[in-house]
Amino acid sequence: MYSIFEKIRNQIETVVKNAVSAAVAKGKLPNVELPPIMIEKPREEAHGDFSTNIAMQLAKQAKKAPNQIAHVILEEIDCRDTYIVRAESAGPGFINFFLNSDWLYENLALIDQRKEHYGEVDIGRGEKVMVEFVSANPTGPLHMGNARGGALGDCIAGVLEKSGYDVTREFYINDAGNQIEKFGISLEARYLQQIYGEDKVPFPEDGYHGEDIIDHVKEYITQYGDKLVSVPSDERKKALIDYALPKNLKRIKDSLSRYGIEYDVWFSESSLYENREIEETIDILKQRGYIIEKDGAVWLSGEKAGLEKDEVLIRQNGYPTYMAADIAYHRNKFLKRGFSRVINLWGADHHGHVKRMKAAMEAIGVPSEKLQIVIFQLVRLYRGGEIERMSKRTGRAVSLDDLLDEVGVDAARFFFNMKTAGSHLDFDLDLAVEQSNNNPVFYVQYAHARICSILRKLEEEGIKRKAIEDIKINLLTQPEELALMKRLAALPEEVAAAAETLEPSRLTRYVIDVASDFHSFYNACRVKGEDDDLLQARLLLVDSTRVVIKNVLSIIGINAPEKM
RNA sequence: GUGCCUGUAGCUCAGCAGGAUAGAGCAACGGCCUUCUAAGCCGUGGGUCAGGGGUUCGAAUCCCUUCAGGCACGCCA
Repeated sequence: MYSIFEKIRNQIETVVKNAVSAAVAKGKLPNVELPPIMIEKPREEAHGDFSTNIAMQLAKQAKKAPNQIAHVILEEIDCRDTYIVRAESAGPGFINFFLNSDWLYENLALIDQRKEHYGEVDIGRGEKVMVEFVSANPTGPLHMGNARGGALGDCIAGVLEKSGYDVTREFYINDAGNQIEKFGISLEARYLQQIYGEDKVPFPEDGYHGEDIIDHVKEYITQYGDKLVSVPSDERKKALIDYALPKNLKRIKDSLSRYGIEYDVWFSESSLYENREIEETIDILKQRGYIIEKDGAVWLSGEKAGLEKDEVLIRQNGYPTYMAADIAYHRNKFLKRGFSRVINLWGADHHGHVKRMKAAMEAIGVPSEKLQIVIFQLVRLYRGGEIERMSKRTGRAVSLDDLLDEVGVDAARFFFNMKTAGSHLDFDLDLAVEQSNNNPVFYVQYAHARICSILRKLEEEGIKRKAIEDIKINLLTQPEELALMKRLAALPEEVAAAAETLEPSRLTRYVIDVASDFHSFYNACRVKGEDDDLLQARLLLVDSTRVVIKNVLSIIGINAPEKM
C-alpha cells in the first residue's frame, strides 16, 4: 500500500455498494447499474472527511430525487469495521462520511516505515518513458525559456520516477543542419569584421546577432591570429565552428549541471545524418505513401497526413529540414530504442509544431498519443515592478547563469515550478531573493529548519524518539495536529496526480501547504517540555513532517536546510 | 485571416474529467515573543470567475459567440 487513501476509498466504495445492493434487494431502489463511485474530499470541514455524489448520479436511472436516494442508501449503510463513524446526507444529495482519526495515525506509521520513499506510488509499473527537455541550440547561451523548460522538465521526470516509471532524461543537441550553417556564417562574418573593420564586411540578415558570437571570434583571434583570412570560406567556417561549438556545448552542460539537472543521454542530431536514419525515415514514409515530390523538393503530403499543408522534408538543395531530422529522431526514440512513451517540453513559440509531429508519428506507424508535448508559456522577468529584458551587469539578454548568480538554484527551480506550464510566468527577481514570508521558498525551507532545530534541541537533552509501537499516537487530537496529519496523508495522491497531469507545480503548492500547517501547529503546540507520552507523539508528527517536506523538496530539486 | 495558450480579489495564481457558501499567498488593517528559530502565528475586510447566449436538477468548469493580451502560421528551428 502506497497511500492510506486507497484503503479509505475501498472502504467507502464497499460500504456504498453494499448499501445500494441491500436497498435494491428490499425494493427500495430499482435495479440500477452502479457508475464508478466518485469519492472526493469536501472543501468544507463541516461536510465530513470524504463525500460521494453517488445519489445524484443515480437520480436519472432510479427516477428519484437525489435526496431520497441518499436517504435510502443511508438507511442501509453498514460502517462496521471501517474508519467511518458517521455518514449523513447533505446539500443536493451528497453523502458525507466522517472518519475517526485511526487512518491518520496509521499513516504516520506508514511514513515511519517508508521514510524517504514515502510519497512514491506505482502508477507507472516500470514503463519506459523519455522526457526530452531544454534541447537548446548550441549556438548561444541558455535563456529564460530554457530555464523554465529545464526546471519543469527535470521535475516532470522526477515526479514520474517517484510514480514508478523508468525515466530517461534526454537532451537533443542540434549540432547539424541549417542552424549550424548559419552559426558558421555568423562566426565567419564577425571574424572578418574583426580583421578588416566592421563597416567593411556585411553581416548576414538572418545570422545570429548575439554578442557571444563576437566574443568567440575575439578569443579565437587572440589564440590563433588571423590565419583564417587566407583559407577558403568553407574551411574557415569549419575551423570557427569546431572552435566555438564545443565551447557553447560545454557552457550549456555546465549551466545545467549547476542548475541541478543531470541528463542520461545527450543525443546528437548529427548522428542521425551519420547513421543514415533520415534517409531511412524518408524511405519508410515513401513506402507508406506519405511522400510527394514537387518543385525539386521532397514533401510530407498534407492531404495524406491530415495536415493543412504539405511540409518540406528535403530542400531543393538536397539538405533535410529540421522536421525531417525530428521525425527521424522520434522514430529513433520509439522504434529503435523502444520507448513506449515520450514527453517533450517545448516553449510556446513551438506549439505550431505539435500537430505536425503528431501527424508524422502516425505516418511512421507510431500512435500519436504516445508522444506527449508539454507546451510551456514564456517568461517575463520583473524587477522593481518593471519588466527586465537585459542583464544589468552584461547588458545582454538575461541568461540562466545570470539568473542563478542573482537568485540561486533553489529560488529559480522553486519559482519555475510554482505555476502550471500553461500560465504565463512573471518571475519577480526581487521577491526571489527576499528573506521573508513573502518568499515561499524561504517559508518552506524555514519550516524544515525549524523542525530540525526541535530535533536538535531534544537530542541535546538526550531525548530520543521511541519505536513507533511504543508511541501513543492517539494523543494527537488538537485541531492543528489533525490538520497537519491530514495534509501529510495526501502526499502519495499528490505525487500521482502530478504525474498524471504532468504538472509538478501542484507539489510545489502542496509543500507550501505542508509548511503552513506545520507553522500553525508550531504556534499552537509544543513538543519539548510536554510530558513524555505527548512529547513522543508530537516528536513523531514533527519528524514525519520533516520527511514529507524533504521528500517533496528533493523532487523539486532544492535544498532542505537544517539550519537557517 | 486561421490555429493554439491565457483572462478568477488591488497584485501573483489555484480550482476547470460539471457539484455544496469560488480558494490560497502577497499587499492593507488589528493582534501574538520571560518557553522548541517572529524568516513564524491568529484575526478582519476584499469577487458581475472578461462580456453575452446555450446545455443541465446544478456551470468558473462543457458548447457557441464577442472582447482583450500572448504565441504560431518559412525550402527557420
